Amino acid sequence: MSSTSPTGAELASTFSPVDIESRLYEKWLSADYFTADASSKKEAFTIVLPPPNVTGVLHIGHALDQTLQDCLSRMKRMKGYEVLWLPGMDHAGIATQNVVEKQIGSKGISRHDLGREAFIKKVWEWKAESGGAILDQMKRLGVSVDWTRERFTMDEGMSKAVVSIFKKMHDAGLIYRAERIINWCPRCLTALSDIEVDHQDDAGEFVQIRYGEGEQSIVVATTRAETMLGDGAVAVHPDDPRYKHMIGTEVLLPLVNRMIPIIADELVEQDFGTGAVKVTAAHDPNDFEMAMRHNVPFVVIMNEHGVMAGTGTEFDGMDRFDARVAVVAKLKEMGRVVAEKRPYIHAVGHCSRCDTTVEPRLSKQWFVKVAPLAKASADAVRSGEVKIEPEALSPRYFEWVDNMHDWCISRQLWWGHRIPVCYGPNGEAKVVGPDEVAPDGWTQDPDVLDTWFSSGQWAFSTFGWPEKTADLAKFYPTSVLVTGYDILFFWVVRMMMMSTFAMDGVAPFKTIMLHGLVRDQFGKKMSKSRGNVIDPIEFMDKYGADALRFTLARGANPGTDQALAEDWIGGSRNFATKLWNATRFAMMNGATVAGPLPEVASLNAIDLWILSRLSETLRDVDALLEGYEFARACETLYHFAWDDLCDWYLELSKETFASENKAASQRVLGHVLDQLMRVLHPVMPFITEELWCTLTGGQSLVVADWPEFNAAHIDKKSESLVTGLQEVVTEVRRFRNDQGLKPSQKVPGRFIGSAEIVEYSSALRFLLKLEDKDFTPSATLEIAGVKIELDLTGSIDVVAERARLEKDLAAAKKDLQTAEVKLGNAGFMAKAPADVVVEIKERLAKTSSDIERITAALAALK
RNA sequence: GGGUGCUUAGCUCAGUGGUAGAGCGUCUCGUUUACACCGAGAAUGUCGGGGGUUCGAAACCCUCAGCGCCCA
Repeated sequence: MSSTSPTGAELASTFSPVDIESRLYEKWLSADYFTADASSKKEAFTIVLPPPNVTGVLHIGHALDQTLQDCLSRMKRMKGYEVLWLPGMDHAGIATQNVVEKQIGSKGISRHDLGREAFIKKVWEWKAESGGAILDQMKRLGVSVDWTRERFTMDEGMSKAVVSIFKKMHDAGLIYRAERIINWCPRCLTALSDIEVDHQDDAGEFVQIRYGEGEQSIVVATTRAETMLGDGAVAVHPDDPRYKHMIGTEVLLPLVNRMIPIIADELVEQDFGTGAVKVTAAHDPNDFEMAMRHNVPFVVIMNEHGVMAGTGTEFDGMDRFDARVAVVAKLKEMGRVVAEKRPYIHAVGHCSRCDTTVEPRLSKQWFVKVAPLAKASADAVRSGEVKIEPEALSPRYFEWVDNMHDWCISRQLWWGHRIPVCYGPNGEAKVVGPDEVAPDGWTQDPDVLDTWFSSGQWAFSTFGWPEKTADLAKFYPTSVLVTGYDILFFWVVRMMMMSTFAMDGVAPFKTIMLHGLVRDQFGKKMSKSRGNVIDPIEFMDKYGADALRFTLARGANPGTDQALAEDWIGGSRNFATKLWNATRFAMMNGATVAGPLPEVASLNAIDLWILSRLSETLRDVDALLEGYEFARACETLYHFAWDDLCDWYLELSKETFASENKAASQRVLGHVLDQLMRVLHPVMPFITEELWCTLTGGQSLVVADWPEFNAAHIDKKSESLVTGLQEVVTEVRRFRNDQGLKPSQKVPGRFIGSAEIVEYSSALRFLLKLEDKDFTPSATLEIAGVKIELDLTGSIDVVAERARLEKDLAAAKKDLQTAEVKLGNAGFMAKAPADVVVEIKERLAKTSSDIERITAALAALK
């Protein structure tokens, strides 16, 4: 037998993913299938790829994110949309600078040795050599992105857009410069935004210190004792009876011997610590706010390295952590330490790039005034202009946009978009727009912009903004943003704000589709230290890209994390193999797509049934994918392909394919596989392409039509008939098994009763290994209105058969009782919907007759 | 502390009012010519505890317990 296609192509006897994947990806690229056409008349479907860091390698989270986007892109392309999936990378300010600093550091060179220009040149060189490795890894996954439109957040166009938007926002009063407390990394020597700070529970200390003397003393509690050197006040709650009398008086600040006031502020929690808190205006964001309200002076006690400076005490020159120990020791010596708790576990901010403990620092920085932008972003979702999927995650979005702090956008780095502001000789500042030049003698701000300031423009600058390009007109706003809920807060919200501002109020996406995180097989977070990180490349090598994709999509329930284990991917590989073999088998048996489908009236019930199941599957899968229900879509496809098609249709049809009367079934099977490959293609693009092209001789599934379900094929009659056949097969198999018959052992048997089932006797005999010959029955089964007589050559295992029947009887009795109780319940009869009552009555009838039949069978066994 | 989830078979998870499901794992049988990356059969659940609403609750409400995430 051969598995030759219309084109003469053949399928290898075993499926080997690596043999087809790169070849097919090259084929798609050279056919230009992924290149979008802005002048197309087709409706646009646009996705911008969340740009991975230029320093990044493909991790399993990218694989999930991109699989889902590719599913949507491929489905929409097949549906006839003009699809643009735009790829690119983020320049990732701190991360990239750190990588290159480390690289030159290994040669003993610091960036300061090189100087700014030379260092930036080095970074570009690094990018050219080693940056963007992730893009090639993405190709392994099969992403259908438009590579001709690849962007980088530091490319020329994006740079121009960044300057334009900075000026536009500044002119609108949305950008300002101010002295504020910001998160400062004393190692990276830069400001960090809130989202670049990771909070960890650290073992610190909690020390209560007495300020002042005698009557005029008060005890404050702190986890950062060294900052007391910069205290400007002590704050208590205005209603606190313990301290009410002291408000407005002063106490002596030890060590620095300064008198500081006791102030009252509602924000002080009476129950926390002693109810009195120290106010260190220049080194704590909350204290800063309080100090602004009460005119408390700002006393800076540390330099940018986190070293004590300018306190005029013996602690100057000490590192902040050494100073903490020394200050506590000294206070202890003075008898001022009232209580200590150590270790005291509390959340401490760490630099997300280098893990150094973040130091709140008073510093002059550029800020975005977010209130009006955040409100517009919130309104866009509240009004329904932008939908969040799943809807259940929208409270998290609102929680963020409704309570957003102004955004510090300046970074004391070299790698990034330099702030387009120049300072004059007298300190005057001027924003220098894209086509402007700074006046002579003015110097540009040395700082760069937060990376998110440019990636926040990813949804519109990538289309050529501020020019009025054809791409912008065609592809903005984008159709859907697919990303993990973990970056909802920083990236998604920032894109919402900046796009809505730049694009005259039009939000950047119609839908924000949020997926969860990929975790290990026990649901634990993947991390290097746990050693449970799954490498997508490794698993693609081992099981194929389709297997990885199918596994990830199958696990992607809306908005929830998914566990992933190697076994699951192996299971998906098995599924791919199953598809391969089923197609091979179909082709050996002459499955074809040539010519029209036979008239429904001419088909046997098994062909009608598989067409019906196919249509239902196509209908359901389409709705599920459109609703971003990837997991359920995959589940539906898996069970249709494996259970309905392979386990039942192919098995029930083997007799037909061996007969003369097979032409109609060959055409039906060809059709089912053709349609199945189309609907599976978005999730498993490689294997479906290979199988479909071989089977049909078609050019490519990438540009094939999406399969439409055919309502006329839905046929409940054939479905119930096949359900009956399945019951007969399953029950006889169970009987055979219980009787200890080997699966291959032939047994004489015949079917009596229901004409429509008996019509399929030869198919049933084939599946059940029953012989068609004369015999005297030694066992009789009754299933689905059919009597099955078997010859077990004289004796059957009565004990096993009795056990089986008694088990069935017990189950039937239980069902009967449940039904009787319901029907005997006046409330149920009065209030339950009619169709439910009918259903229960039918169940009652069925279980009653089952009990009768089983009881009789048991009696006959004696 | 504020917000927000979760608790269903050994594991990971579906299941938004009408007889509890899937994948993997487990056990038994099998060299049935598409497939052992397979086939057939089987076992396994007081749906976290308690209370309530309802004719009917895994699902809705209240409460308790445990776990998680985000923010402070």
